[in-house]
Amino acid sequence: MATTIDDVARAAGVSTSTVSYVLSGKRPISAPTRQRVERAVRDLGYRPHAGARALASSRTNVLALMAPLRVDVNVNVIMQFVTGVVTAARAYDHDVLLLTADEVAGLERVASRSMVDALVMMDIEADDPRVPVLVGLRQPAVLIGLPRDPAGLSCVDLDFEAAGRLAVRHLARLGHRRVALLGSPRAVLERHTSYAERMLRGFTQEVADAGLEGVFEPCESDMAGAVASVDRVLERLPDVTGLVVHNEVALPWVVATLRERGRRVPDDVSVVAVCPADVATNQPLPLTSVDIPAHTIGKVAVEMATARIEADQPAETRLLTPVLVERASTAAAPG
Amino acid sequence: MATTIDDVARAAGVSTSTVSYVLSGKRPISAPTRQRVERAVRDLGYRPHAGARALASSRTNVLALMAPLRVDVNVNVIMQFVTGVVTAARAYDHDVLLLTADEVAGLERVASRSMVDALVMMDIEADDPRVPVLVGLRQPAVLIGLPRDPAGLSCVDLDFEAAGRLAVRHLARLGHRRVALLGSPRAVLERHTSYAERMLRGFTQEVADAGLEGVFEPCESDMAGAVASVDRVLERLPDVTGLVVHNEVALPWVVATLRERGRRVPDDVSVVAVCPADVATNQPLPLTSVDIPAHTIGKVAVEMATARIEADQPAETRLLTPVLVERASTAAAPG
DNA sequence: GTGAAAGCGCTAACAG
DNA sequence: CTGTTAGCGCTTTCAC
Repeated sequence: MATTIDDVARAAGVSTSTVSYVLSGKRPISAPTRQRVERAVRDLGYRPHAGARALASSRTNVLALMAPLRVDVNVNVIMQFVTGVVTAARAYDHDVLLLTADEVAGLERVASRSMVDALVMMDIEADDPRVPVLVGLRQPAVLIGLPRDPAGLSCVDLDFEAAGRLAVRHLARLGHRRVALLGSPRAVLERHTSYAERMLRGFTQEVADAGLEGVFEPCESDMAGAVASVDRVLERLPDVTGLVVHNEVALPWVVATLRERGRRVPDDVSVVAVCPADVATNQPLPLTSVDIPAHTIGKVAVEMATARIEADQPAETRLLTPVLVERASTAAAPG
Repeated sequence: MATTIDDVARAAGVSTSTVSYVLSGKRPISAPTRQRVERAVRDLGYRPHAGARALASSRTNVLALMAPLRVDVNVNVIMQFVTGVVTAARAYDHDVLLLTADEVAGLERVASRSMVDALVMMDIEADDPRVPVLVGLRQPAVLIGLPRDPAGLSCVDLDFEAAGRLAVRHLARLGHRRVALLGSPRAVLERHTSYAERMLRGFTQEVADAGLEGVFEPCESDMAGAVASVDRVLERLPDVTGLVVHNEVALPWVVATLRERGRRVPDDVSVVAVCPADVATNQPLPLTSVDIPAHTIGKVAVEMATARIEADQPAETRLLTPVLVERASTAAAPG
């Protein structure tokens, strides 16, 4: 145990630098030497010391991921982002250091101690306090979400504004004239969380453009909240026929409540969910939905991050085009 | 930027070792020197380089956490474990490197490259393939869960066997004679996941000891699965009056299905949930429950891990005593 | 195509 | 109580 690069060099009868170059591939090595080295590496079970490598090369091969492990946000979706990031990171030969959202100082710490090569940030708010911190760091950062001012950082997210428009347009095409958006919990909105605001903007714009009547209600992520929000919608817009739901946790309760209030889905009310595809298909009634490709977004975030580690590329913002899949919860407007 | 310990030493007019010792507190420093150093550290915004420190001290101040980010396991509970671990880790001045369960090679990697000081492992199976790997490493490891043979590793978990007994005993005291356990999904059982098996064992034992009639049904983590399992129970034991549910996701559907089948809760059927307290209280009907203290378990795991980093203490197994809290879902047996 | 050697930034003897 | 210095294990010039 504790074999070093020198042990390998000795065993292979070469110099340490040759071993290093065989491992990194940063300069041509003759086939025979390469093989002797590779053999020695295998025989000795050699593993380079991460700290030593980081010290000498200023590369850690570690990414920081700041995830909101609060309970009020949707845990399922978060998890999908996280697995997307971790999986992609491994594909780029990186590990992931997990930071929780309540620890803004953690960013400063892991960055300035050179613990990571880049940072990926989830759950971005419009005026996120982490953004100014991030721009001050030497490591590249990628935001999953879209702040009001990216300030030169890379961003990636689903185009929620387009998603809102897409959902409304689908309902409009089916002849619906009175529609509602059931959105994120109040707390999320009050933080001005980017995706919630963009979703609302898209919804509102398309409602106006299509000349529809539309209302918006926040929705808490539990049964009571879902029931209350549905009732408020029915109160404000009694003859509503189209519902866009952007709240994965409330989804089952929303549909159940509609039924309890005597509205059949999709006969009386059509429902478009905005959520990961598997959530939409796992409901008792498969829901027409605009997919949130959490896994893909996580992967893209890692790709953008690693790309900026290597080369000093400029930052960019990538908004993924939303896709709507029709399932059993939408139909032509009644009457 | 990129200030080193030598910069600090120069600025404070002391030697590098003095700076190092001020920072680590590993030897007494006079008040005046300490203050000069601390001032210089603050003025220069000095942050020790993690790699250099790891290289020189063989300490990374990083913990590896292997979490099952699969979808079939309960995401909410996982999240609570993870936050428990991360929060506790910070309290012990450690960061957390996140590994996913499908990456057994990751253990070997982060350990042999000296990327972490210790490893914490979740979702342990009876004959977990990671256990033999773990014993071969130089770093201490803590299992959250209980394999058939801990092989000298530290373990911590809720005492699920006692939890199963406790739930049954509670029902027995209320006069229930026919009880059922709705457990984990089939896939979890087939992996021989430790907690599921221990829960079943405790349930079965207490049913026998108390002379009750009892049946067990696995339960998938979705609505259809919950409905099916409830129906199977009602078929096998038509006059069942007590139900123990160890599946957080299915919980709401189970209660709803009971109602739909004409069984009032708790008038006709009493329900004891085994889940985190907040899950039990957030149901439409607050459920009597045996708490799964995920946050605490995560914290204890970190404490055990860090304790074994410092001193070469022997391994130990800690099983937390379950606590049952009565809420609105249990009552005296009918008739 | 390969080697020798100078660091990377820090810790921990050892020496006062 | 403080300073000097020898590494920790690797990468990367520079030299051949």
